Amino acid sequence: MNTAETDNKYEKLLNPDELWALVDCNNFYASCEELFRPDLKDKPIVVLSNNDGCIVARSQKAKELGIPMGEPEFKIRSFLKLHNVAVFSSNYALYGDISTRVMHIIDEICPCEPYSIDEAFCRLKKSLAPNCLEIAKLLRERIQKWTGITCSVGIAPSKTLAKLANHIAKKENGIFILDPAQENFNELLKKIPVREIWGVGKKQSEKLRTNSIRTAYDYKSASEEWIQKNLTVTGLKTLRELHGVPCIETDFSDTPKSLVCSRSFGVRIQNFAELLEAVSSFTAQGAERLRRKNLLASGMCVHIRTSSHAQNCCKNTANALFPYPLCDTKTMLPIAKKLLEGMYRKNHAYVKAGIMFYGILPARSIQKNVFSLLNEQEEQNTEKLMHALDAINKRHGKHAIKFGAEGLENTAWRMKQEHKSPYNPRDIRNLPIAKLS
DNA sequence: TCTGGGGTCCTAGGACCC
DNA sequence: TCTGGGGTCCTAGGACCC
Repeated sequence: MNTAETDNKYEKLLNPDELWALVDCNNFYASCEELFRPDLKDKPIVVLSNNDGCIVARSQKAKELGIPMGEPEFKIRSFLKLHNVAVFSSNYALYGDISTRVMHIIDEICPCEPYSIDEAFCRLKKSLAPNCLEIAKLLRERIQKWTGITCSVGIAPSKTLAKLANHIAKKENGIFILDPAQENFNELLKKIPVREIWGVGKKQSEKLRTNSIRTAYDYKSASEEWIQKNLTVTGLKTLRELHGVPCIETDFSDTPKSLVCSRSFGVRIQNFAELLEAVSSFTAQGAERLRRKNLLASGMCVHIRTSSHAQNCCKNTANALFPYPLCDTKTMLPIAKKLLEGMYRKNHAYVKAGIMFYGILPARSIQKNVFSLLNEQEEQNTEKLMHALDAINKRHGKHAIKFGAEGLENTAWRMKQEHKSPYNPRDIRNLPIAKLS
């Protein structure tokens, strides 16, 4: 099939009613830190992953220094020092709060579907197309003015193209509209490496390259059969989206399919008691998140592993279905312990552990079942206990009260956070002070 | 010496059934 | 003695996203 035929085929499928705008905050974590440290404006800033492991965000100046995303901090420590780079441990309470504010602003202008902490898709009626540019300008200006965060806006008929439009916007003046009908559409796609396409990762881009598919235009021109055979149905959806045909649904439901709580340790652990403390603590944190979101889990999985950089990396997981969907820590802790006992091996240096809840359901969808009716009084007591526990922790701070199995605050396995900014936007004492002269 | 965490989706392969 | 094949369900693992 030649390109002209392909284009015609997709033209028929075009959804005439909708456009997508992708709003993406620039250098989000680094920009959040900068809000509270105006002295760092236009300076290189990096934010580290949990445990102060890798670089997960960089300010524009840090990017210009050539600091790569995902680089382990210890490898470039002296470089960071030499160039006076401001280093922060991640402060998710801060980023989450700023994110909520940004999402509210977007939602007031047009209905928004948050996609990640720093991105949201907005559905625009195509009848608004003549005003797209105005809407994009308003989004950018208001977010900048009300939060201090700079964002980019990409607009196109499919989410994949909106992502590419955003990619171009970041290099232009912050706004770009990508329309398959525009004359230079193919020329624009020819400039974008295949790796920049949403859904094409490292492995797939290598595979594509060995088959001479190097740019977004090459991908768009490939045959459906070849793409589906080599990149599965997900790749096929991407192909159609590149032609402007929306086929990727994003799941915005409030009920996730799974919920994970896991951490790398500050030090290696061999001792069962310490490992159990960590797993119990993750179970308690996960259960608290379930209760906060009014969810129940049908089962859980515990995983532990030794270093993946060592020669004999050892990974273990163990699953258990709960007797009925639940969210109370008290019932979960003995289950987690039993799962861990079945996997733990002496003399292994464990570096990471975690738990995952699956089969998640909204609490209101569950009727009292046979099991819980048998112990109604006990169940009510547990519910009261969990409610009291959450209330105390909400009022007096995280970990104000907890289960003995979770261990003490200062145990060695807790993660390193040596560069954490002290800012909590909900605490008035943290607000920057403006001085008028 | 030191390399994140929380998600989703898809596929292959094994177990099981008839 | 000779011992099939197709469907379904589950799970582990890979790839991808931010």
